[in-house]
Parts: sequence; C-alpha cells; structure tokens
Amino acid sequence: MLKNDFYKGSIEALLLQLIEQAGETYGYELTQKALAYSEGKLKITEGTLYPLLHKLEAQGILESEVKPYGNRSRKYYRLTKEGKKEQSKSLEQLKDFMIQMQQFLTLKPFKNFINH
Amino acid sequence: MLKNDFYKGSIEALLLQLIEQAGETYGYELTQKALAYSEGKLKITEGTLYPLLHKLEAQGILESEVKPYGNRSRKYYRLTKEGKKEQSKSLEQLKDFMIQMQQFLTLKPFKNFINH
DNA sequence: ATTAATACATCGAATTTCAATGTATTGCAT
DNA sequence: ATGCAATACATTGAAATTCGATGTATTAAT
Repeated sequence: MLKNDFYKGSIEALLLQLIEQAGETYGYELTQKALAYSEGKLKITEGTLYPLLHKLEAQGILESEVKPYGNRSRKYYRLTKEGKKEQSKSLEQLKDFMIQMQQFLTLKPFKNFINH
Repeated sequence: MLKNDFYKGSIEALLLQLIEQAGETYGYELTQKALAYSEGKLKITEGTLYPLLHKLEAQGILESEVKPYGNRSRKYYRLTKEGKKEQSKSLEQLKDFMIQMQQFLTLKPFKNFINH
C-alpha cells in the first residue's frame, strides 16, 4: 500500500461535513476544499464525486439548484432537513471512528484479551 | 449511511498494526482484537480477512507458519523484514490521515479558500 | 445432544472508487 | 492570437474492496 487509501469509506461523510459547513456549495468547490483540508492528499475524482452527489440527492439528503455563473453554470447543493439529520448522525459516527482509531494507534498490548 | 463503514480503506493498515503489536498472531485472533479495540464496531468478516492475509503473504509482507493447537491448527502470521518497513510507513500514513481528518471535523470555515 | 465458539477457507455479489473520456467556458501566458 | 491550465459539469467501464453465504472441522458449554 503506497497511497493514501484511508479516505475510502469516509468520503460520503466528509462531503456531508463540507456541505454543512459551507451551507451551499457545488461539486468543483467540494473537490478543492477536500484538497485544502487534507493538505493535497484527498483528491476526489469526478467519477466518485458526481455519482455520489446524485445518489445523495436521490435519497433526499441533498437538494440542488443550478445557478448561472457568468456564462457557465454551477449546480449548488445544500442539505435538506432530512440531510441535516444524516449529517449530524454521520458526524457523531466519524468522531467515534476517530476515537477508536486512536486505540489502534496507541498499540498498547490489549489487556482484556486472553492469550493462550 | 447507517453503519460504520468508515473502516473501509483502513483495514489493511490496521491489520499491519495489530500484527506488529502481537509479534505473531493468527486470523481468528485478529478478528477478535479488531472487535476489542473498536469496541465491537469493526467486524472483519472472513471473506475480507483471509484473502487479505493471503495477498499480504504473496506480496512478501507477511510470512506464515501453521502450528497445531490441540487437535486443530492455527496459521500464525508475522511481518517479514520487508513487512516491517511497510508497517511503519503505513503507521505514518495513518497518523497523517488522522490529523487531516481532524481538520474536517473542526469545521472551521476554510480561510485560504476564496469564495466567489 | 445440541448449540456456540474457535479456526480455516472460498466464492459470487455488491459497493466503492478510479481513470479515461467528453463537452464547454474562462483566465493566463507567450 | 493561440494554446494551455483551470473551472465546471457529466458518464462509463474497470478495478479494487468488502460482505454474505457457504463449507468443513474441532472444542467448549448447556
């Protein structure tokens, strides 16, 4: 394992956090923020991003609105009421995950475990 | 997203940490330790575990030895010299990952980013 | 005597993510 | 003025990862 594959499994949750933080944002901006927050490590590709956004919209977690920006258009996404619930649930799970990961990193031989 | 899917993408790295910490361990024990460290959250299924261990062995990261235990047998795995390098690299990447994840959780509106 | 736990394994399906490709506009540098 | 990089959307097929089911066998507990 050479690359930073660790984000796999967290991307959806991270997007929800980014969208909540932004209030309203669009696809390309999300890729840029992901890059910024991760110091260049998390490159969310289009093939990952757009289908995911579409899925979340189909699930009623996101709603979108296409707005013109100069001569091109941006598709802005925000959390629905339902999506806000999902986001805060997701945030709690993320925090749990982080705490548990710490357990693995502090490599203390596990006491409770009986070695035969 | 209802479940704890966050571990996807980190399983291989966590296994390397667990094996390093144990010195020598076997498949079933790894599933138990993963459960214990994650407070019951991370259930590594057999369909995930065994092919992964086999892959890591094929890559020269792990080496195995089947030892009888009573009337049945356990297949013990340990890191090779090469595997030890992988494990410490992996640990560094994991730490990086955790630090970056903190950035996402502390939801501070990102300053460096220009909003139009 | 039956069930749960221990211990290995494989296989096909589902899910997730990537890489490539496509279209179009805008900004910058030469 | 021309071409390239960046912005902005999207789809598609392939690759990789993980799950769930299934299989075999031993041991421990009820």
